[in-house]
Amino acid sequence: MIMSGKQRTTIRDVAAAAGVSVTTVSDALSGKGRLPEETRRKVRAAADRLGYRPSAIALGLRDRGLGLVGLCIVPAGEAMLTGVEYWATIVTHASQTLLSEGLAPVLLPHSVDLLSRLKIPLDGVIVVDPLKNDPVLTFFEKTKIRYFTIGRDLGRDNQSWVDDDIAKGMERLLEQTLAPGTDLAFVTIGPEKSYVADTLSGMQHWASVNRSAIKIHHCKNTERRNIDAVVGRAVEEGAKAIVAQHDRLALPLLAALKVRKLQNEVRLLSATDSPEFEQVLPPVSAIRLHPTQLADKAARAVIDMIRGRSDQKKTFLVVETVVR
Amino acid sequence: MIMSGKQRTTIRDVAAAAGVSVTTVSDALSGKGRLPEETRRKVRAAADRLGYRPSAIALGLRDRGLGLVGLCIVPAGEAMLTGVEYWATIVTHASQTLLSEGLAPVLLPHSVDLLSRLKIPLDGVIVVDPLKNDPVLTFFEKTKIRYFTIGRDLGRDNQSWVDDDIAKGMERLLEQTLAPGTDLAFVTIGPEKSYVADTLSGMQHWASVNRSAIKIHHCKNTERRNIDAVVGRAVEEGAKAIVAQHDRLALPLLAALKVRKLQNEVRLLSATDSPEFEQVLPPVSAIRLHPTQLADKAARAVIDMIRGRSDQKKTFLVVETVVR
DNA sequence: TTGAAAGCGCTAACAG
DNA sequence: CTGTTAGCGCTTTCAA
Repeated sequence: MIMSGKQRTTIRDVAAAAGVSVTTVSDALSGKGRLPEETRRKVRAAADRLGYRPSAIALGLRDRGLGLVGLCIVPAGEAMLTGVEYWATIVTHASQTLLSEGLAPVLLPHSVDLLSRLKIPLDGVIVVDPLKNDPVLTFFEKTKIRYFTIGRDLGRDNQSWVDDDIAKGMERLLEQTLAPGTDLAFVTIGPEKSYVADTLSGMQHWASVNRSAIKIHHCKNTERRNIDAVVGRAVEEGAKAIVAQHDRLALPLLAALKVRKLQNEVRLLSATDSPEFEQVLPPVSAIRLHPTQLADKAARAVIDMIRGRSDQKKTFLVVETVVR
Repeated sequence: MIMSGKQRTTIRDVAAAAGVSVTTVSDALSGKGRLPEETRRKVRAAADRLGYRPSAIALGLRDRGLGLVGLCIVPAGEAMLTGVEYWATIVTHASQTLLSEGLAPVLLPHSVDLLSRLKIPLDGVIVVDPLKNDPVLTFFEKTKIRYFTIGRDLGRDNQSWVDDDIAKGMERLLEQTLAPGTDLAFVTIGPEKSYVADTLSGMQHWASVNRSAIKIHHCKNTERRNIDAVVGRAVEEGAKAIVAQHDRLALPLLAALKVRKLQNEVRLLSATDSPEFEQVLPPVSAIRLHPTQLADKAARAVIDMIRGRSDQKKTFLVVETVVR
């Protein structure tokens, strides 16, 4: 399948050139055995001359693993979660942590089809924001590839994950911004992921304590018409506060409220923060997520798995609220 | 080094379970030999039962390659080039193209040190925006890993690359926006990369035809003080137009001009475009880059290299100017 | 039709 | 101190 023209120089070539055995070459180069400096130099010279590099694949075959860790970001449909920034941050930081431990991050598609065509010896995988009963996780189970998720698969038990504690965060955010009894509208978008359920569960908890009602609105996309219709219905139903699933949804919602001159009447909150919330009027309060820490913890967790310390863990990160 | 607890099921296990030889298993599963359907079924059943997966590493050892392609983004210091967006776009699109061809993208650090600690059998690498005499490219040459660059290493010949034709684009942008004889200031930042030289060369060409002068200003960072000082000097020296290396630099420069109420006196241009240029007053004209196409072309080029069609190529993409 | 064995490149155990 | 060999998991001749 792969056609590399020239043969690579093997350890045998070096051995022949240096007039020693392959073992000696191996030892000399890796500094293992106690060879006389003389021999070592001779071997090194030969290796240099021939431009010898040990074959990573051969090493991998012996060691049962090359140190490859998959990074699988589950796309959030059109809505792109909280924007490229969140995604890029996770990839960047997970990669850095992996790299610093000598492991290499491999970008994976979120598609069982593409995945099964890939013949890559993965030592572990980080899956970001899995779906409920995510088929990709099933695939990894079948192929016996250990995985760790950022966010949870709601339909699955016995997984290891790290996640922002959005439910708690949302509850706190509501406490800090709304009067008891305020009726809520929750506007969501995209497939069912854990952060959606968490946002809602936080809202429900607050609502039950404070005797408020909640209506759920599901958006197909962020087109103006659509958004406006949702706001219309929410207002009609008596909502005095709207909670947006994430910032990409919050901005259009706010715009729609402004069109109706309701921006001070109906309070807008967002489950994820954005720098733009600072600029906008009225400013939007939100929860601050921790992509950097999530990525780092996830990376360390897969490293532990690979290294054999595979205690299953579920970790919630405490999130801050940003009240504006 | 890697300690995976349980032994994987090998082709031998399947052979034993099915009561045949390993050859038969191999043939049966790959559909190669002409075995009786009976045998084939028996083998398949055994393989399924045991959850057998051929070892990607063993295959790689035979085939001399696993289909791994490195993605090496050269960080642009503090300035982050044209923002995360550009980077993310290139990574995303290059990855998609590679994955659709059955190759896997590996995220690489731009550090010879980290790189040499990584024992990964790369079949090829894409390097984005290499430095002049980039040591990472030297590393790949030494380790005999074929590379292809987006942007050029100014100190190196005989490379293969694809690049936006920024020089031409800049020349055109100046033609479209400035009167002949307008004196220019070029504000740059970060290490010497090809797009810096290109921007300047485009400016020089236009300036020589139009009898304008050019002064070059090098910024350490984008702190307000610094930016303001540069603008001060540029204005003092009589510049009637300022060209920013990229959009992240343009915005602060514009702010500094506004502070001096010179935004209509001195024209600001940018070598890379940004959606924010639309919102700002006066609107900023710029060149529109093509990260998507660059990524795609680069990916196809390394694929060709890997597959053996290794004609060396240097491709300039025509860029559009966005005059506002 | 099926199987034994060589070979991909390397290291570690074991002899000499 | 140095060399031979087995084995990592697979496919592909080549024999039977």
